[in-house]
Amino acid sequence: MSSEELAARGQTTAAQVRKDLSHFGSFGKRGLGYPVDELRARLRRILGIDRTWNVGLVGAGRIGLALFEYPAFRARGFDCVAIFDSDPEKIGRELGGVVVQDPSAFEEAVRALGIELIVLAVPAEAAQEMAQRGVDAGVRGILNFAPIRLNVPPRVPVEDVNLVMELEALSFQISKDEPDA
Amino acid sequence: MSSEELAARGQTTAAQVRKDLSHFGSFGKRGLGYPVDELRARLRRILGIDRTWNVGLVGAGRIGLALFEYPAFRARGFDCVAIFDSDPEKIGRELGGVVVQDPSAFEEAVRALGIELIVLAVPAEAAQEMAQRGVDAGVRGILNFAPIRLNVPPRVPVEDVNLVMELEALSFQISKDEPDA
DNA sequence: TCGCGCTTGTGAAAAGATTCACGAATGTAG
DNA sequence: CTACATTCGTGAATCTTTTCACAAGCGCGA
Repeated sequence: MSSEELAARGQTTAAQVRKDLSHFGSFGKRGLGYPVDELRARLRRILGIDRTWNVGLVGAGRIGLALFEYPAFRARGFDCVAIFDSDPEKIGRELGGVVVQDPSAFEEAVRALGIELIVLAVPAEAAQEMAQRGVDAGVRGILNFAPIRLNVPPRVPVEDVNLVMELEALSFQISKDEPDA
Repeated sequence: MSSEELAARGQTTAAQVRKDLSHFGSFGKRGLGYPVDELRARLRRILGIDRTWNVGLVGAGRIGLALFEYPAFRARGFDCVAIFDSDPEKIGRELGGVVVQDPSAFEEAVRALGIELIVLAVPAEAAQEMAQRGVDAGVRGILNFAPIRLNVPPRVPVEDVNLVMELEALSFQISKDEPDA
């Protein structure tokens, strides 16, 4: 498959595809394009998704559970192996083979299960504390739904998801075209 | 409040804050900084969030409902006024004062309720069709959770949310530091 | 009123990202 | 074996974003 075709699929340009790939090595064959299977395998390796990641879900509220039950997660190699919530109502309940645990069991579970990524889906007030505890217990990356900026060491990447901001971005793009409303 | 302080809070630099704000006008006072209340009011206006937006939720699965019940939405001016789902089990059920409707009622509801934004939380197969129907019915922006690139006219902004990709981004950032694992 | 300590707004410089354009490979067909 | 049609990888050119740096403005206190 040529860079031209890859570009069309990825909503970008052929030059961009080639430049981006060149940062990680030389993947293609001149005159031929890129061998799809091999390219995919090498990209998976570069992205670190050529393996399974054990994920811990912190916060079994609506958003947390929605994620947990989202089949695409497991299908893509992100395996949710533990759930934590401070609500006594929820502790002990089983969800898809995983029992909701008290947060006091957090550190122990991280170590015992080899949890490297956590999904933080707790109220803003609890997010920083759980992030810190995660980092101390050995967590290596955080997907954060709480609308605060987590303070963690730079070696631990954080991806923030703020859905209100996404809607606001839409609002801005719509509004900016109208001089006044 | 000075650009310096705003920068510290927003994880950026003072120069960036000033440059960004200058694109929209002159907000501050030299020697003094920015008047917080006025700045906020003007930014809200620029972002188009100085009003309420009527939002339609398409897809009452886990993710859709999680969003619907997320209180921060309404609190920030995004009011979910209708829910659509094709599952007969769900149609007719009431959720927080809103009844789940059959998708056949979609266009009519968009017009009747003045829905300008939709949240697409349906399987990938159904996403393009509902996007097109939304655009035709007058929707002006789409928050898309389906893992496909929607084909809509450029006047309709789309914000994509792909949580698997967010996890993959973490995976990459963690893996890139280790020569080989 | 004047001088001083701050802070903005903004051109100019620097850094970064994208696009261009072309030499060098590669397979194919004759 | 040669000519040709492709397509990659990549320096150079262009475009964009960020940072720098400083004149001009503001309030305050003497």
